[in-house]
Amino acid sequence: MKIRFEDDLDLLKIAESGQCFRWKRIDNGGGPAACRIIAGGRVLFVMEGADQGTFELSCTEDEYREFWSEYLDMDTDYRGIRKMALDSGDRVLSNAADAGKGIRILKQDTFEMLISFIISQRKSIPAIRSTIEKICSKAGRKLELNENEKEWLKDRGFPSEAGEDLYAFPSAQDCVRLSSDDLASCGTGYRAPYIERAAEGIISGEIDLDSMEKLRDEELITELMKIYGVGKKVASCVCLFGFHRLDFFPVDVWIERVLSKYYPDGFPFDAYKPYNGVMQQYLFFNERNL
DNA sequence: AGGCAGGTTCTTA
DNA sequence: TAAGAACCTGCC
Repeated sequence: MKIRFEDDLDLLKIAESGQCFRWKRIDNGGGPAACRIIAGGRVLFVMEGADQGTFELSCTEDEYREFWSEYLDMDTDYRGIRKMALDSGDRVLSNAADAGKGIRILKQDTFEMLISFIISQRKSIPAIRSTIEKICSKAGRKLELNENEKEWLKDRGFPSEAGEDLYAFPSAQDCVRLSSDDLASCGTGYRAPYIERAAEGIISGEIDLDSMEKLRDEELITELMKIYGVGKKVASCVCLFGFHRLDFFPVDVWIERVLSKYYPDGFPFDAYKPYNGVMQQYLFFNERNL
């Protein structure tokens, strides 16, 4: 299907924004930007259309309405949020918002975010991706493209490998089936027990991510930080990218750098409520692309 | 070749 | 309560 979308949506920036680890750029030999996305046990191919503000998607309109529209957070006005930054009078933030135009905060699965950001600690982004892919291929359900999707790739000149050997992110049940050796072979290192215990907690019901939806922001992060291996940074990421609480502002080494360089007296969170998390994404993206 | 990476826990005062 | 060490492993 094809969509026209006037609000901010830049595939490559989202893929590089650090919020998702299973977006992959696909290449048909110098054509427009395109990505393969694996989420919610599904696969989506998206390509920028020939006309500005249009996109070609490999899914049907039903699938778009059912899942992808919400996943991509299509109902939130990022142009308006970005305008807050541009109008703030803060040169650093408005520059960052300009550079980060097109970034959206995806509505991703909470368990996937929990495990992904547990893995992320003290790892480079390529290493995070690699570990996650290994876990998915070891424990996740294999995903097969249907004929329409294969045709979609072929018609646009993408290699068929783009749709091969794809695996869903594993469920908690899938994860506990992995032995410690399996986990170690994925490169999880000292995080392996964190992953095991998180998955076990989900299964036993001791950790109930679904019921956490109703908690207020402060209660939510407090609950998440009770999970072994989950500190403030990881918990903030789960809140922002999994629970879609747009006011969370995860502080990692990059943001730490931004804060000490440009905001020695503190970042003015009050000015951007309830969208501080979006500002964090702009600042993070900009700092990394220096 | 060896340091360092999108942190967190554990130990020690 | 706070500061510092230890932690797996792969990527540059």
